[in-house]
Amino acid sequence: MADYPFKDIEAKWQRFWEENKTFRTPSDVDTSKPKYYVLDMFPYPSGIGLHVGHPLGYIATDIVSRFKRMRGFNVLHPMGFDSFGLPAEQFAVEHGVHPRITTEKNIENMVRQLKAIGLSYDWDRKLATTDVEYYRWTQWIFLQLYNSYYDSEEDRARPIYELEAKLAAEDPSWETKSDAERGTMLAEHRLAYLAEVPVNWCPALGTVLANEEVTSEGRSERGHHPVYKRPLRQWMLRITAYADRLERDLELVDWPEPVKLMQRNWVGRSEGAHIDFDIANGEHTSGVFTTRPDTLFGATYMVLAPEHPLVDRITTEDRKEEVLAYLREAERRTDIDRMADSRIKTGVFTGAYATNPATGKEIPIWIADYVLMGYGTGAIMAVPGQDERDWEFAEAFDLPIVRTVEPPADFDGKAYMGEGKVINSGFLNGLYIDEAIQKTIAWLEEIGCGEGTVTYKLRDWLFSRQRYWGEPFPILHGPDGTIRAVDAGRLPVVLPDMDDFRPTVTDDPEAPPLPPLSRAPESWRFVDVDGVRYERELNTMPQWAGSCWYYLRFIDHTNDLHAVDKEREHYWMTDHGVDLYIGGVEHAVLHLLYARFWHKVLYDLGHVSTPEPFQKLFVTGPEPFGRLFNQGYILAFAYRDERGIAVEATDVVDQDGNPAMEVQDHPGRRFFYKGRPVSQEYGKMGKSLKNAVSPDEINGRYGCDTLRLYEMYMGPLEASKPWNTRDIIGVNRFLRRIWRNFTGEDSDAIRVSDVDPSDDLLKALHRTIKRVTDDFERLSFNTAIAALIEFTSKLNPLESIPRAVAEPFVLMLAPLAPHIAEELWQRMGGTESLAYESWPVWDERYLVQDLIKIAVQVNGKVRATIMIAPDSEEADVLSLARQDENVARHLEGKQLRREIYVPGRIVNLVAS
RNA sequence: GCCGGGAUGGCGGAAUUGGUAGACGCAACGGACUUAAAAUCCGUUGGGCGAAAGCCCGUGCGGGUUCGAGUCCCGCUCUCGGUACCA
Repeated sequence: MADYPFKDIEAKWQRFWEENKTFRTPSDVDTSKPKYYVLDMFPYPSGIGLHVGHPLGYIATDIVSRFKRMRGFNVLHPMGFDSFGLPAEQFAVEHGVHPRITTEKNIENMVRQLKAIGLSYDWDRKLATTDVEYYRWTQWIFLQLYNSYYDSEEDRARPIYELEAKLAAEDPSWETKSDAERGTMLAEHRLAYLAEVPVNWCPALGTVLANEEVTSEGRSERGHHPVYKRPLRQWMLRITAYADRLERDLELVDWPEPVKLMQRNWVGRSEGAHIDFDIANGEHTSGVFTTRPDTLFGATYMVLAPEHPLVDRITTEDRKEEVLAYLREAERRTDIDRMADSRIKTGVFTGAYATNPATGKEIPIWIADYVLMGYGTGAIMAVPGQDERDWEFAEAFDLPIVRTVEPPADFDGKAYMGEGKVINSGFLNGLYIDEAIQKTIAWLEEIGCGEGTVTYKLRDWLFSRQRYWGEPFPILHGPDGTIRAVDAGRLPVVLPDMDDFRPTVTDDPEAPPLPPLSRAPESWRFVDVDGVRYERELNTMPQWAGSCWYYLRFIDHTNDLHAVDKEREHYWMTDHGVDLYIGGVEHAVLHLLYARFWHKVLYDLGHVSTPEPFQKLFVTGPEPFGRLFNQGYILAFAYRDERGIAVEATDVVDQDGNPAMEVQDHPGRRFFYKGRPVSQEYGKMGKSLKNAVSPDEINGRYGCDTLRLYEMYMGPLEASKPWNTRDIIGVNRFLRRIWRNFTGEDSDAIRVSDVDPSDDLLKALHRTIKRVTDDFERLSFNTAIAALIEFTSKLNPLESIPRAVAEPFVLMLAPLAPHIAEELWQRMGGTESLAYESWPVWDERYLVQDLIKIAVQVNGKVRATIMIAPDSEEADVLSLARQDENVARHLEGKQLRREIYVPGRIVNLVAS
């Protein structure tokens, strides 16, 4: 018998789709039809190619795209590449080839691999962040940020010239200021600004990194190199202005709760009070932030962060030497050191005193690195009685401790953070904490010594990198230190071609950063504008920049007048933004937070979704992604030798010589690699564990329809689950069975006939349509496939398949296994692709059953099942239930207390 | 430490609102076809007792709510993520 010729079929249909541009979404779609925008998270074009874990999400979005097309939606389903940035550049550096070349090659290879699994992208819209025509608009968005400020009264971004006009009108001294002074004033409000900030400097990568790119061990996420804190003048984006909205607007989106929570934690909103402390009898003041103003009476000392500006000014002569020594030590300590002895408190006394406004007492001011300059005001009031860290510090340095909350009688700990009544606190005594907080804030505001306030953990976004492979900033530096933005009309600022693009790397944490662009030809570096010679900004943007807005460019990828056309943007982004966005949780915080931030800025400035004059018609929301779905990881067994080094999993065998891949989940196996014993473990599939399986390999052996089905059949999309090559045979058998059922012995024929299907078969069909449709809607592909497999078993015994059943079946199969479905469709007489055929609809009439089986329980235990008509009267059902032999036996000699009948579901007879 | 997810047969998993736990697939075992193997088809398969009818136990552990709990509540264990002196 001829076997299922998957190679021919898959090659044929992939060629067909490509030649006919089957999945092209025209620029001018019929906008009377509903739209559906399905997006995958932007991949970076890796040099080593895909393994079977990568396409998991792509297959899922592809199924949804194909399903939605058949349901009459205009579907936008594009793919592109996040090709700037560290990984692409490191790959190029390691291979000694220009990143432009490696990037192009890697993209080409990745596109080939994606096409080979039959993904229905509109490849005409393919883009890469490294395309000049793309990053031109990334630079344009940067200018939007640079040229706007956050109006906290209107709670939105506005053009900077409006602030300029406002200052000119309101500030009488504006007239008298120089251009440079005005520039400085405006810079303090721009959403993109230069600032000298303590940054994460990674000498081994030759660049600074965002906090987010530094691991909790104080190393670079890429390459795991040590990172040092250093003050450097850098570009920053004022994301903190949006902290509140980034948190609040999470309510608008349908995202997994844990992802929302991670974003909330990252923004880190906390309510409390700002309290001013007089220092040295009113010579200075320092504000502190606290979430527990109620404990003010227990503030027995104050602590400043080592970088705090007041440190210099308040330290007394006799303490200077010791303080300086501590500051130097703190500066030298990397985050790694701080991790190592994280719980041991260090600090030094400044010799200065502050006045506790509640008690009027003098309290000593200390410096300690457990207080961070980047949070709150960089200074705290220390309340050891109610704070563990302060308690530890107070114990270490023998500072006074006053409890201001009465701990329970059996409390034997140190600092007490729980509920209780306030003590030792004057006018607050006897109150509960919540009341005391309110009363303290009211009192502070009354005496003008503080106020209720909100603080966020979120910091401004460090936006420059000393790297070659990124978007150049559209910024010019004048000889007098002034900054000038490149005119939007003069974009793009093209990244100059350079033979030597390597970063200047060093082991010396003190070495100054030298961006590769400082070696660019003078013709690029210097620009004359209005007779002034400017030097270009030499830093480049981080990788996040390009991925912040690509979903907008896909909508209108060839527009050379705008980043995206308003009408098109309006159509595709209306209501929910991107309708479905699938990707890994690793992007739950950073990418999504950054993209939301940019989107909100563009929204405020009116570049996305013009607000309509009528509230009700105000359709497009300020959030880019409506529904987010996190896919799980693909896991696989991995093997290590005695030295703990991972070995190629494919070459491992068990004690009987069976390949490990076949028997790895069997008990009692010992494994060997080249005759030497290895240990088994289990982890994320990838290069480092040497347990990657290539999709090319599976495609060659079983075909990509099988690969697609297997990846979806493994389990729920969001769960992490083990890859088991052995299990693939199951879905492959399913496809082969379909092939045989439809073609019979002669694989050129088709066994579809025009006979009427039996009632039984129709009922099974309609039940399957309902199951598959519902399962697709909730992205439950594993159960949809199970439903189709069950249905296929009904076709096995048939001489021929009635057309009325064959057609809907093939259509349901199409999103999952499109190649075989297209082939069968054509053989059944289809003249073109089935991609836009209507999705089958179930008929409720076929779902009602004459008789249903329900369980009969006695005291909650199933004792029988009975067949009843679904609309039977309760009394009839109960009587039928009682008559059952086994039920009667269990009721014998007992008193029937209660009879429960849940219609169509269950009977429970309670007896004792 | 804190926050979040998860735990169901030998394995992957199903059970959508509290209603017959284990759908579907893999593996295993038995059988059919075959000279043989592959492929295919049929059957069995949570554990225990029983000749059978049937009975007992069973969704990480211990309690609880309910006529009824994998599902809800309380207390744990393990595991995977996130985060880490955030005042």
